[in-house]
Amino acid sequence: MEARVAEQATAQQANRRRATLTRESILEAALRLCSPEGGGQLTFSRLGKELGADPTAVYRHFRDKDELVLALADVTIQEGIELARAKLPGGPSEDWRAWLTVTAESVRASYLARPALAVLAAARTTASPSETGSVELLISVLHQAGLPPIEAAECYRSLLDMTLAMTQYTAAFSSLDRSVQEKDEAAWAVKYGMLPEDEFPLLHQSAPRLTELFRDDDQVFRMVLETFLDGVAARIARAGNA
Amino acid sequence: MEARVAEQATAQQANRRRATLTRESILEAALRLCSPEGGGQLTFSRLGKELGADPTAVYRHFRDKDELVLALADVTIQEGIELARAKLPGGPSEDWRAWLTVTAESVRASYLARPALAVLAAARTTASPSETGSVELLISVLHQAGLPPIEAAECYRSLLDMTLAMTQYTAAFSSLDRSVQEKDEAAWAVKYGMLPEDEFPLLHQSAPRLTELFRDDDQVFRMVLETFLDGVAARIARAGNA
DNA sequence: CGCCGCTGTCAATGGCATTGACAGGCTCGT
DNA sequence: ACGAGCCTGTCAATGCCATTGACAGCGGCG
Repeated sequence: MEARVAEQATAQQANRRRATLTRESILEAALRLCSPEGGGQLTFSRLGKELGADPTAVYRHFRDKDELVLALADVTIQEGIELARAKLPGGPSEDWRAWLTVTAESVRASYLARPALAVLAAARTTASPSETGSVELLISVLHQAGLPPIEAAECYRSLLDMTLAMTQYTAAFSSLDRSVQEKDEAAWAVKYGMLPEDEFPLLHQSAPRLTELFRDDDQVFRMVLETFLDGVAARIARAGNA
Repeated sequence: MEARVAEQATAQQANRRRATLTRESILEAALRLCSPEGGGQLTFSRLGKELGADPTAVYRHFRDKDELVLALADVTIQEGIELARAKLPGGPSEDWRAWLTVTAESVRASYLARPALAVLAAARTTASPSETGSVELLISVLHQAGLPPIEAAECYRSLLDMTLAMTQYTAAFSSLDRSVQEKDEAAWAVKYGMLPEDEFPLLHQSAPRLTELFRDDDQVFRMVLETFLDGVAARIARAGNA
């Protein structure tokens, strides 16, 4: 198998009549397509063009698009985990908050580098074995912080889902047509610019901040994350007192 | 205009050669299609069949699918707000927590009654004037609870985005093919059933709880919401002390 | 040496949103 | 009451999409 793959890779270099695909080359090309620079759209025909092969050749390596997407999600998640590991101190430190923050933001960043993939994959369960270690680690960080095991697991699950959901949400908006985005934004700005102060005093006052947040999904995510973590802190304190 | 609509509605009853559409009848039919009972898929051809008219007739009333989806989102949001109002005491009470909980869950429920719509619309900004009052109300509840206006607005925005994101996330999964869902679930169960206890002690211990949560997105949402609100409570306390 | 399986190619299918040409009927101004 | 013109439904066609089945070359294995 190893030898075959190498051989095929060589054949690919030589510009033969038939393109020669591998699982890896396909994944690479697909990831490229998912990024904004790569067009931000994953379709078989684009993928074929990118690979210099017939679009349907991909079906020899992945049963259908779903399987391809799942594989892409897998490498993206792994990438996110590695990103987090690189930014984090070696062992499970006592700073649970930094751990959760960095992990969540790394996974998010990894997905947001390929919005098209985030839209397609975020709601799917990868269940890849590669992440299991990280999950145990994360839960143990929460456990050491003072949460009982089950509650730590619940907390991990909440954080993960929240992060993936917000990421997909952002990606969905950012992979809309520019024109649509601008339409939405214009409508929003008009609406918040014209609020009568006497009828909506608070809204009128915070309108500038709200329009600022409209442009900046990352800021909103960070706020949600911070508030969520404040809640976790409160739970830890409560568990400690009990 | 009023008279015309009534007239057309009558003509619709009588099974004439030409179906007669109105904005309202289209919205109704589309909402039906978005619900699980209605098939859970919104396409022009289905919509045409549902209305007994040519699919392209819809274009006379909505410029494109996006405009239709936005309109559907609008009625869904309004429905959610009304749902919340029905469950809530009259004025802005002192119980900010109940307000936020009920509002978030009502909007979520309203969307989840039409998963197909949630997938399509949750990331879009409606900017409908109908909700403005509710937003002001929500912010004022947070303000009265002790948050400064800007922070109250940020908090509202965070909660809204989090809720919509989690809702879209759930809807995306629930509108997958049964077969795919079951595949995911099976993979998950296998993975968590076979964890070696010595390598993943915490994960092994909380596996049952985690598999339980897999099936129950609503429970996860409630957990996220609770934790988030705990965080808000901490902020309110902090603001009070300052 | 010949068979078979792996993998790329090609043509076709069916679903989708969207468009433009057409046509009937209604309203409104005269 | 009549005709112009718009409103709105219909039809045919376009182009993108995922997926399938038939076919063909290449390479390895018996």
